[in-house]
Amino acid sequence: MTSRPITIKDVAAAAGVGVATVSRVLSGSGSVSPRTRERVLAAARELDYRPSALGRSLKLQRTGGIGLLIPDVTDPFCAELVAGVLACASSLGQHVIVDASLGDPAREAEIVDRLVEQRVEGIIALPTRGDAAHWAAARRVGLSVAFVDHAVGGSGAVGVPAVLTDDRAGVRAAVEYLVGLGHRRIGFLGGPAATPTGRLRADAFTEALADLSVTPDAGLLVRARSSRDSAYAAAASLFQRRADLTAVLAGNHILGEAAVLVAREFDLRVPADVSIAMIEDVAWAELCDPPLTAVARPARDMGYRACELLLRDPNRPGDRTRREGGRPVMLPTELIVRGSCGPPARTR
Amino acid sequence: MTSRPITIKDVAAAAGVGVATVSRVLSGSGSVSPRTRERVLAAARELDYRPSALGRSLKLQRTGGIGLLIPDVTDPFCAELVAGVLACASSLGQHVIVDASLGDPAREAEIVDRLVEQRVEGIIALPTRGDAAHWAAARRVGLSVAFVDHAVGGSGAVGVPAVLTDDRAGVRAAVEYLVGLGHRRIGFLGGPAATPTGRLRADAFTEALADLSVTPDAGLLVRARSSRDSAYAAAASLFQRRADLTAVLAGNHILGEAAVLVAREFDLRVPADVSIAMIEDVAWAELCDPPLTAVARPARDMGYRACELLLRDPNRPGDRTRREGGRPVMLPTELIVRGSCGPPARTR
DNA sequence: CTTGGGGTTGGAAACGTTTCCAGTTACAGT
DNA sequence: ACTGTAACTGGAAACGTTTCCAACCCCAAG
Repeated sequence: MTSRPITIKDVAAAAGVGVATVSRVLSGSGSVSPRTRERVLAAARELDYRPSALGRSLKLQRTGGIGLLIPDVTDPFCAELVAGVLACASSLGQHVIVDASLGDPAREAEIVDRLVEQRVEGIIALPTRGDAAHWAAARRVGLSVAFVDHAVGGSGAVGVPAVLTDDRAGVRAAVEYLVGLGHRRIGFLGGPAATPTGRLRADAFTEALADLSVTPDAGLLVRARSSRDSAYAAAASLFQRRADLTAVLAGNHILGEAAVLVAREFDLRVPADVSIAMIEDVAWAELCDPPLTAVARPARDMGYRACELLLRDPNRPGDRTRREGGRPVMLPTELIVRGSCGPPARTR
Repeated sequence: MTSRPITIKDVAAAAGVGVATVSRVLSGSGSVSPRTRERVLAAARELDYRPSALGRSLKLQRTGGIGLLIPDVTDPFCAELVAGVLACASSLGQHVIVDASLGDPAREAEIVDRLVEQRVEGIIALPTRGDAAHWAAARRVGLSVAFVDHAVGGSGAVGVPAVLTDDRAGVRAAVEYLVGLGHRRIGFLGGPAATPTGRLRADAFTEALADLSVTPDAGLLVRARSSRDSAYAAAASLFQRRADLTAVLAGNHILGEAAVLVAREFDLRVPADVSIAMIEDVAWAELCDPPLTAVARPARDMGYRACELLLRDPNRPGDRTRREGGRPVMLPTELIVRGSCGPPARTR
């Protein structure tokens, strides 16, 4: 007695009607007499019928599902982002296929391929720095794409809608705050120059200092690769090489973590001996002792907005009014002042 | 010139062969002459053909995709869990539909319904405390289920494979450690009694103390609801009511956070005035000052193992040797000793 | 009594794939 | 040259759904 799954045909037979009628009842379209409707509903309930999204999707040529591609679910920023996407998608009745690129462009391309095969309606991506060929390919086969956090350059990505934050302004706010406290020798711990974010924040740092007429000092800007170890090494080298610095701005939360650990290692009191601030406000910033001043970005909102954007994407099949994404949505950052920054020490 | 999506038929036509042959070439089964294979491959490449998983899944009656249902992606434990599942699924060529129940049984039931419609191969769930009816239903329609973190009671859940951690042993280890340091009045911050985890850890705490012949003191055990506010309130009330306690064990990381914040608020030095430990090792534990002693659970492994378990589930369609999950997989916890615990203060 | 129309209904096609089965070809062995 | 076999190939069915279209019934209007 091996029970096949129940199909619409079984329900039709049980209710003594045609499959078309069952479909009409269940999808609520078309006209059905109350008597029949009742019979069908009863039969469906009786048999515990579950319509298959496969059949439907095949016929309708749309799956009602989106792909979400991020570097790492484990990263607090990404996690918030995912939560935002999930919230929006779920309110729109769509499911979300999530996968992690781990920062590897090849892996990213593979995942995009898989999502294309799955015929998702669109993809939301926090893209790697890899080339944009697979994005172009994805759009060519007709699915919409939205970028988050940063857009990707290259031919394939023109007009892709994007949700960004005003990183430049965020960095500037932090720098202005530190300079306002009296700091002049401010170290910057930057992410890899190869990533858009790493580049942009470092540039913004330099610019902000210049605008405030602080003498530039290339030795105060160090870069790390994206591993924790590299972050720690970078922070250690900065603190060691430049005992004269009075404040440090970390370009992301990994680097912020490194800065805090290294400062502790070197027995520097925060903020008495050195002030620390970072870009990216994560949960532990508040638990640090002292709590860390940080630039917050609205990760959850970004996810939500990106999802909204995607599902109204100009590139969607059937929509001839290709709005082409227009300008990217730019969300504000906010400097959260906590206890980790103070006036510079008279002397070290 | 609106371009329909390319189907296998187009490729067949372009290559001058039948669709069957194209399918054989692309899926690598059956025998095809090298000449034909080459032609088909060329045509497919030429047309940028992407096979549709819909057609395949419909025909094959399997989608190659799993569902992952957790309370909240934003929680560090859940995030690690997701990462583990993603790693395993991706190595097995399956995609993962993720959704968050937010601890709401009704929402959970809805999501399960959606996953059933999507005809996923199976579901990995960190279930809510709600009733198990939808789990029973899901298994009835033939998809496999695996629980993580805790199994769910009730009729529907007998024999569901599960990956758990030895929470009892974890709590015991923490208690033994604290008692070993000389503590006798140890506070416990517990999660909601309604959740399996909340109950189990509190019970384990009481038992462990009893086994060590420490005089029980009901006033030292307080419970919080699952919100941050409630956690903070619980911690504050405990510290305030019982100035005589010398150590606190937090039942989860939210409560640990609350304990740290309240201790700081009350100007208690850690560990000089009060020792703090918690269940669940999260990233910030190491960044606290002092770093927090915590019981680590292998979240990522749990996800990975659950995924493995699921895809070999006895309940899978076509597998007659229903092993019925057998005993749940039980993974060990580990007490990570850091600086937040010390001998009790002579006096307060 | 005939006609027309609106409300219901079911058959069948279509969606894109895989696979069974039968048909074709080529070639080796007699 | 004939047969047998093996390799290759294509048509068609099947998967579960939606929707078009034709058919049907019933009743009111002419």
